[in-house]
Amino acid sequence: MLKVNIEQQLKVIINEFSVSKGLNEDILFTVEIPPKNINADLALNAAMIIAKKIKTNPRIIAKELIDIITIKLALVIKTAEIAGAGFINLYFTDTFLQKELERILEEKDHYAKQENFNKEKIMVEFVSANPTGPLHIGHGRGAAIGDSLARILKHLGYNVVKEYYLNDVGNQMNILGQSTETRYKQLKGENIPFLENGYQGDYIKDIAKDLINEGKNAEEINFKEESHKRILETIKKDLNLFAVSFDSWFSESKIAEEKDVNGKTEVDKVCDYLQSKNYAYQKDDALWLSSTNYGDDKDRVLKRSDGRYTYLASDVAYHKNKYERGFTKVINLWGADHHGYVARINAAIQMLGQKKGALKVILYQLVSLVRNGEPVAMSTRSGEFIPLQEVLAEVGSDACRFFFLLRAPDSQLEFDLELAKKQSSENPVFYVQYVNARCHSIFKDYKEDNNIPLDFNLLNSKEERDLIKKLISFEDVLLICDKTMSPHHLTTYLTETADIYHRFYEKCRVLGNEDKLTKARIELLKAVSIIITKGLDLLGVSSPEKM
RNA sequence: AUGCCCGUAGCUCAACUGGAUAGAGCGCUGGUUUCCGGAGCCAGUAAUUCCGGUUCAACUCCGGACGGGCAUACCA
Repeated sequence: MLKVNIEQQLKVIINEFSVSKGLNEDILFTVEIPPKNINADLALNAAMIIAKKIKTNPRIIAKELIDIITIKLALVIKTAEIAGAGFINLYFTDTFLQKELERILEEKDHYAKQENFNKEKIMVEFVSANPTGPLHIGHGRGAAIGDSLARILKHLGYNVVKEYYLNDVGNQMNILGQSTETRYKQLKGENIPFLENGYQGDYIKDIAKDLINEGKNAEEINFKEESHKRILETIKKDLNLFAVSFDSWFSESKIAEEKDVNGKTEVDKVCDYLQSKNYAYQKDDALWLSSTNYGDDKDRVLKRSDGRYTYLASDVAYHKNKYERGFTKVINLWGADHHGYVARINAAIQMLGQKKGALKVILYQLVSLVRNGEPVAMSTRSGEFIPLQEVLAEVGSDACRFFFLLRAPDSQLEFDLELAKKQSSENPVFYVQYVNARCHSIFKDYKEDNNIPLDFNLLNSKEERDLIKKLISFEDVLLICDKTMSPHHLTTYLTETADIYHRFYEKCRVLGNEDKLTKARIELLKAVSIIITKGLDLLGVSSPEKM
């Protein structure tokens, strides 16, 4: 609550002020936590904006604003001063900082929940890998980002559902079944060639081996079903290892195979609807979506001339279903290789009557795998891919998640497997986890005495003030993650907090002081532990008390 | 060829979506008075690919050049 609350109060003051200057428009000012080299708690740029509009010297405006702010916000703002080109630097009162610190200690892991949020129903759909092979490292990035973003939104107070869309119908599933069947027969000694476009990964052979070991004959095996079932189990196991959970698994068969009383599937119905509204048309015996009218480069096929639906058709039906379930905001995480797909699905949801903003596609750039400087291909069809599981076994889930969440989704990520291994002892995740371990190590040696009064006024050194300020900006950081749809700001924040904490730790001894000071610092450490633990939890990373 | 994303320190990435003297980690150099965990701390080193434009203010927006990735199916 460093700035969100203050922003509201300043808005009233500044708008009043601008009206008094003859302006009748909203001033779009910002309140910011200044860069490290600036010794201020908050910075306000309103004076520069107003000055420009009424063509005056910003420093004069700033002077006038300062007079008003210091009077009206006396409880929060101790002093304010002009800086640089016309910034107003604000300094908090100690009471304000202490009150916020108390809030952390009272609210504990509920801190930063937004009570006034409207509980908007949000769906985050991610991973959604086809059940034709184990998850690979690219899925891992999507999983880490999607899961953490969902955790953050949930914590802030949104009504969030995490969903995995399962493409379990269609030709890929047939090929999967045939691949397993062929491997099964080959292992049984039949001299038959493997499918040209079959799945070549070793996991197919493993499934075939298992089936043989279970002593079943080819005739009594449904290869498609067995393969699907077993691969899905592997996927769920990997996700579990990666601390990723889903609230909902949505099967494509529900919209592509289940029929209503009239013998129509959801896909049939949505295509009928689009055609009835002239959003889709027949050409060359195929059904086309007029996506060009809504910003796409060209129209797309919904139903092929041979009568089979495209992937797009079921995806349109699937999105219709999402909105029918009451979600007002739908977030999809896609690998950047699907970016060409955004325009057509955006077109489709608008045809279904949704606003453009009702769908937010987060494209995360692909992970390029490198091993000893050599690029590694990772197609699931060639069999040359690095399973997520393998990386988890090498570097661990905590380090892997933290690593993925250190970067913004739209920056490309080079993942060198050798480097990842090397980093296992130097990874920044340990730096952050170490904070909590140090706190708990002190708690262990501290004997609480309720007769000693708690006095936060004693926390007045620069290190203590810096630490408190950082802790109470947790809420702002989560709101930035919400606004930018990216959890990486939280990762950065935790690293910075750890940095400030370790500096505090060097300068300010906790145990063995005068009792009152020790008590105040212990309470500060409790707040540190709360924020670090909660922050790591939102990233899906553990925070052990001992390491 | 066209479209989308990216280009920041030797390496991997930040910079609160237009704010002040561009921050971290790793690496490298030097230091750290027997004490709460040295997985730490302190000091030093080093960067916005290039050229224009927009404005009080540009890593951020616009135009162009160069470089990297991805995508351009009646594939899933």
